[in-house]
Formats: sequence, structure tokens, C-alpha cells
Amino acid sequence: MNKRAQRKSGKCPITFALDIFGDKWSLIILRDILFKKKKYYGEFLNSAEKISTNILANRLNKLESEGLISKTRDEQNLSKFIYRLTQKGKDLLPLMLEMIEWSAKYDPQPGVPDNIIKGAPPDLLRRSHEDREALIAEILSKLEER
Amino acid sequence: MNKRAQRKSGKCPITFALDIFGDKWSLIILRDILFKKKKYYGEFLNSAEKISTNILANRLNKLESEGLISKTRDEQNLSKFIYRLTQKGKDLLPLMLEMIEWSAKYDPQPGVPDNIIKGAPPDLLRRSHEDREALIAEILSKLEER
DNA sequence: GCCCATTGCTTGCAAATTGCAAGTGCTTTT
DNA sequence: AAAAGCACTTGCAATTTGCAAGCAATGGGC
Repeated sequence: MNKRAQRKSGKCPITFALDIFGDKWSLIILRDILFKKKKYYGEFLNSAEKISTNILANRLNKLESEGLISKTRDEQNLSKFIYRLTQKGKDLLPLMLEMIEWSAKYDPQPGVPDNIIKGAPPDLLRRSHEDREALIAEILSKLEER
Repeated sequence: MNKRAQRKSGKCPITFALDIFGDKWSLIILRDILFKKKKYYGEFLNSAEKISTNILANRLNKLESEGLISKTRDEQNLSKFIYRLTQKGKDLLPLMLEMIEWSAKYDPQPGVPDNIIKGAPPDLLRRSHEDREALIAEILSKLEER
């Protein structure tokens, strides 16, 4: 697709990360999995941000080849595929929480980020820096449920 | 420039953040200021990632209008401008540290991120999750020096 | 004050990426 | 066997990016 051959001598970790998920859509998809428990192609298509289908296919592929998500057939419905986070993908949760905290501080009109945690956003925010480890564990365990 | 009129009802905090710095270049610029102590236009142009001049001008403008950086004339050389982080920009440091930690965990060939902290990367990483508050304070205070 | 280099852009244009709509092939349902 | 759902793929227009050249505003040497 593009220059994937620069696995050479070490580059800046910020660049390393941006090359993997530093585009407009990758983190939206990961957010949908993490916070909205989405797992199907059609569900990602329906996100509020209106990703187009070719870009979605492209990004799911990239995320899979980068090892952030896995793709398996849905055994309950063999015409569907299930997209899940790998550990590498789950490890982006702390970064997402930082984004949420930053936005909460600076968004004059904060929105609702997450269907996964019951409490209103204020509660999520409080736990995000007072009780982060437990919060992370809870979000990840709720991921398994669906 | 584009649709800046969606300051309406709250949207997802992830989207809020991505709309502000979720492109390929903004975080590179912020990294250059935070970790490499750059402050001049020409210094940003010389980053290893080779940003082109029109994109740089565009992003500096956007970052300024979003309130992440400020632009002032250099009193020691009136033909130059100094770009600094605002508090809003400095508050992205925790997020950057998470990116660095994630990359350190998953980059098979880790690079050198930062000229600002003396210790080798291992030391930065250790402090990033054992001593984060102090590390942040130190990085920010070293920013003032130059 | 006049030349000329430096700095921080702007402009024009080709190339790459994205977005939209329509189409394709596999699977499940009827 | 036909129809519908799902996960894409393809074609093409629109937007964004990258590259190179140009340009206005200091600043410094003479």
C-alpha cells in the first residue's frame, strides 16, 4: 500500500505510533470496539462519523496487519466476521483515556463518549485518574461480555 | 478552511481531540516543541519527517487558532517568530508519554525520541509510569530554559 | 541608504488520498 | 431457486498533500 519497508533503524516512537494509528479513522474504529462494543463491519459503517466503506475495509485490513485487531468468522452466523482487539490494540486504552481527559478539559460542549461505562462522563473522568488501573480492567472485561 | 462550524451539540471526546490534532503532522510539531525544544519555523522544517512548507504553515496556523500554540515575534531577532506551547498544548504531554510507552512496548527496533531528557530511553520509560508527575514537571520546566 | 541573505510564508501544479455510488460474490433465509 | 444481507471491490470525482518556485519583511554589511 505504501512504504512499509522502513522497518529499519529506530525512528521516533511518536512517529512509530502515528504511522500505525495516526490517521483520521483508525482510532475511531478502535474507539467503537473499546467503548461501544462494536464488532461487525456493518456496525463500524454506522458510526456517527460516517466512514465510507472502502476506507473502512482498508483500515480494518491495516489494523489487522499491524496486529491491533483480529478477524474471525462469526460461528453463529457464518456470513459475518467478528473484529476484536488484540492485546496490542487493548494497550491503546490508556492513550484513549488521556484523549478523553484532555477533551473533557477543553471541549466547551462535551459529548457522550461511551456506552460501556454506566456512570455519566463525570464518573468516568474521576476514575480515569483516581482509579485508572481498575477502570481499564473493567472496560476490558466488559468487552468480553458481548 | 473546512467545517469549523460544528461547535454544536457535544460530540465524542475522541472525535473532538482527533479533529484538533488527529492528523499526520500536528503531533510531530508538538513533539518537536516538547521534546526537541524547537521554536522556529525553520527548525520545524528540518525535522526528520520532512514536512513540506505549505503544510507546516497550515498546521501552525491551525494549532494557533485551536489554542495549542502561541506565536510571538522574537525580540532578539525581529525577522523570526517564536512558537510556544500554551497550557492546552502542554496538557498533551501525558498523551504523548502514553504513545511513547506503547511504541516502546511494540516497536521491535525502538528509536531515540527525545533530546530533552538526558537519560537513555529506558530511564524515560521507567519514570513515565513510576514517577510521571515529576517527569512531566521536569520536561515542562526544561522547556522554559531555551 | 542600498544590496543581499535569511526567515516565514504563499502560490501553482502534479500526485496521492479520500469520499461517494454502484457493483460483486458469498451466505443465509424463504 | 430467488431474494436479501453482508463484506467487501471498483470507478471516478473531489479533496488533500507534496514539491518547487516565488515573494514580502527584517537584518546586517557596506
